[in-house]
Amino acid sequence: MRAYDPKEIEEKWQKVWEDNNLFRVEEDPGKKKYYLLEMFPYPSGKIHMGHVRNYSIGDVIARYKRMRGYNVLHPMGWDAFGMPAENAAIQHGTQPAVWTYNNISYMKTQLKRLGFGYDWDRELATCDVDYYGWEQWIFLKMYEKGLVYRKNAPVNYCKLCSTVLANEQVEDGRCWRCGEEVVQSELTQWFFAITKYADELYEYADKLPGWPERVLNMQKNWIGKSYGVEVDFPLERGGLLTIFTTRPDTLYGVTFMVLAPEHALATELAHGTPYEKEVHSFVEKARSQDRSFRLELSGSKEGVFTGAYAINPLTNQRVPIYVSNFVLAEYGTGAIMSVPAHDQRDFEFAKAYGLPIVVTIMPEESVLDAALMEQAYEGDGVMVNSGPFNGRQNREAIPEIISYLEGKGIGKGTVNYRLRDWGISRQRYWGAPIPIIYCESCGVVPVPYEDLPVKLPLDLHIKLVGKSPLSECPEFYQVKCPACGRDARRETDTMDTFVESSWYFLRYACPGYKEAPLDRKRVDYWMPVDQYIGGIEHAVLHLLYSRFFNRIMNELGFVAAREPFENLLTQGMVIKDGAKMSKSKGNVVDPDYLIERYGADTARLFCLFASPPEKDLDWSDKGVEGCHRFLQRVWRLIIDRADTLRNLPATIEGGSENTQSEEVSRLVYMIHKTIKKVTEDLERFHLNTAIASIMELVNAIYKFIEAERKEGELQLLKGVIENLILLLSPFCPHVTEELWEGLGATGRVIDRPWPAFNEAYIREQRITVAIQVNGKLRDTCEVERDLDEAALKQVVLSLDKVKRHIEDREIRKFIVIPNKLVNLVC
RNA sequence: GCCGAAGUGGCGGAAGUGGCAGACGCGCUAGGUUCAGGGUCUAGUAGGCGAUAGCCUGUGCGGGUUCAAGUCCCGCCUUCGGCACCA
Repeated sequence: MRAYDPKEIEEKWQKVWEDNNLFRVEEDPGKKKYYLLEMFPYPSGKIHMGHVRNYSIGDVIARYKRMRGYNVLHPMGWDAFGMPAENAAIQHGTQPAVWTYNNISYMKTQLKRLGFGYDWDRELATCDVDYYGWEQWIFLKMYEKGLVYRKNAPVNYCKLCSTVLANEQVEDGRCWRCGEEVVQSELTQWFFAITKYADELYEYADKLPGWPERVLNMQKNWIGKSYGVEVDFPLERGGLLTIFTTRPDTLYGVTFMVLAPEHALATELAHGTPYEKEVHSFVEKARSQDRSFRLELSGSKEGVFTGAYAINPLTNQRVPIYVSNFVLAEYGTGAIMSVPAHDQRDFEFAKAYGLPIVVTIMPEESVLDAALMEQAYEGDGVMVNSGPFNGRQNREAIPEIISYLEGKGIGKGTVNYRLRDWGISRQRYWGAPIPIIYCESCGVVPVPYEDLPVKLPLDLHIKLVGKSPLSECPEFYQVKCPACGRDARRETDTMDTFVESSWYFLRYACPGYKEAPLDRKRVDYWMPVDQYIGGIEHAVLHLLYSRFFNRIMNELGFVAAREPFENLLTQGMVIKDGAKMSKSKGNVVDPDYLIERYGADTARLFCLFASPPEKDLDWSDKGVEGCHRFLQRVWRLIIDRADTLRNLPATIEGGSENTQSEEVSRLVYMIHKTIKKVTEDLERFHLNTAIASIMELVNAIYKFIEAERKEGELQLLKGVIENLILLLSPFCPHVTEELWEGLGATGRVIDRPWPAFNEAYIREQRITVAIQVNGKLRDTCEVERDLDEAALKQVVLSLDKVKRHIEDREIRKFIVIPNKLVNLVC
């Protein structure tokens, strides 16, 4: 018999799909749409196993939805700007563009060889002028709306990448890409005002039921919303010091105040006091320390007295003002009130500098004595030493304290966020140029829309160290000011590549559109994305930026949806030998090798079967072989009897009760049950168990054909096999097409509707009921479905094992879970 | 410290609402086919006791609710992820 030759049949069917443009879609208001998206890859050279997994999951869903009659948009493109292209250009003496487009072309053939069904007519690469030109257009619109601004600010700088990084791109004080330690530095940079959306992004996190909770939690953590109050403390020598606190219930316990070294008042307050010099040198020292250094100092809280005092507006007590490195300039107001009795940091500072401690909250079960405390009490309790609030539960009193402060005009309920604006300037070459011109007389001048796009020069000598390559390219930066016509200088920084990935999913809806970045009508047909699939590593970065960007595009009138992604699936990593599969670990398995040796269908099947999509996948060469063996088994099952079955009619309907054998009804039951199970599993992404149940079906079919079968039974066999092929087809699209053809079935699998099941065949007439005595399983017994309780009781009590376990005790309870289980309590 | 997820055979993993724990696959054992290897087919495979029938124990640990708990509740432990001097 003909052997299974994946190579031959995979090439054959890929060509058929391509020649017939089977995955090309158009907007069709008469059809239900389904927008399925997987995170697009960076064209690093070759696809890796993580891609195979990600795109296999997506392809199964796309093909399944297609069979269910949806108009499925399943696009693919390239996140093509970024550092590696510059590194490669230096290493290989080539151009980033050449390197990138070569990689794209190779990786595209790899994706095709895996049989993924994309609408390649919508393909885009973010380094295409057509794409980043429109991004510059969006930048200008955002500039007009005040959503982009330039400021001098402390930034994260990676020396290895020679560029600034966003806060989101710093992981544990290191560069997210190269792992180099990030240093603090002061630079004038462009920022996107994502903080304007902090509250909405935070609140909507609870309105995304289709997202994994863990991702939403990470985003909420990152945004870091906290409710509190801003309180004005009058300064002894005039003026106010405003602080932010989430614990107004501890206001009566304030014994000192602390300013961040960067706070404007820090040196001002010390001016003219004996402490002036000391404060000055302290501030200078703190400013020169970068963030990672300050982090290492956590614990050692250093500070100096400013010589100034503030007045606690509730107690009228005079409290000293300090400057210390433990207060962050960028959070709240950059100044805090200190309550050492009820805040551990304040407590440590107070102990170190001999400052008083005043208890204002008494725990339920003990009595606090300020003199004996070894740490702050941060829990709840009853308020003491707190004027009109004495005796109140601190938590309950907070809202009243806030109103009290507001009533007296000394405070205001406020919300604070941890989220900072998104710094997007990168001192790199391979990115979208920021469309801005600096003119000595006109200042910052946006590039006029008609001058877009600002194209990247392609023939450039790239260096990694020193200044950005564009800043050393006069042909690029020497321009005339669009406003006054005099000599001016073009911005030479490029945009963070995360800007490109923040709106690519919108552009897929209307690729090549010439009038604007997006065509509202087409975008509204497809958006929002029904299902997004990608790695958990983007939980905060890309996914938060995209939510922000989609809002901007919504406000610019390009899309009706406020949130871009309806449902999100974050797939786990691919692990081998206990570590993430990666080049640096040397534990990679090359997809090309897998395809060559086992074929794409096996590679796909293993990635989907070995674990549920959202969990990490433990790579196993043996497991791959197991999957290959399964496909061989399916192949033999069908090809070996294709001649016999070819001209027979096919059915999966059972015959009449009395004429059909038990084996026939068993097989009818199995096929209907499997269709149901696979359908339900696909709907909830339990792809591994869907495959498991298909395997069970195959085992059942083998069992069925152990005996010689009559013609009527062969019709059933054919029907079952046809449905088996349909069920398996989203997972293994090539081999199933080939088998379908071999069986002489109608049309192509891909164009067939998804199989339907009949619930009546899944209801078995005879049921195996589990019998428990006092909650322990003692026997099972087969009975008629829906047997009434009295009859059931009679059957059960007649069982030997049951009798033995009951002995002569009286039956106190007889619990029946219909058609499932019986529990006798005695 | 705060927020979250997860702990089930030798391994990957099953068990939508509490109802026969270990589906499916890998591995292993025995046997058939074969000169042999590979392949393939059949049977077995949570642990312990037992010749069999069978009995006992078992889902990280300790309690609890329930006729019945991997699943629910309380208290721990471990691992992983996010945030972290955020006031």
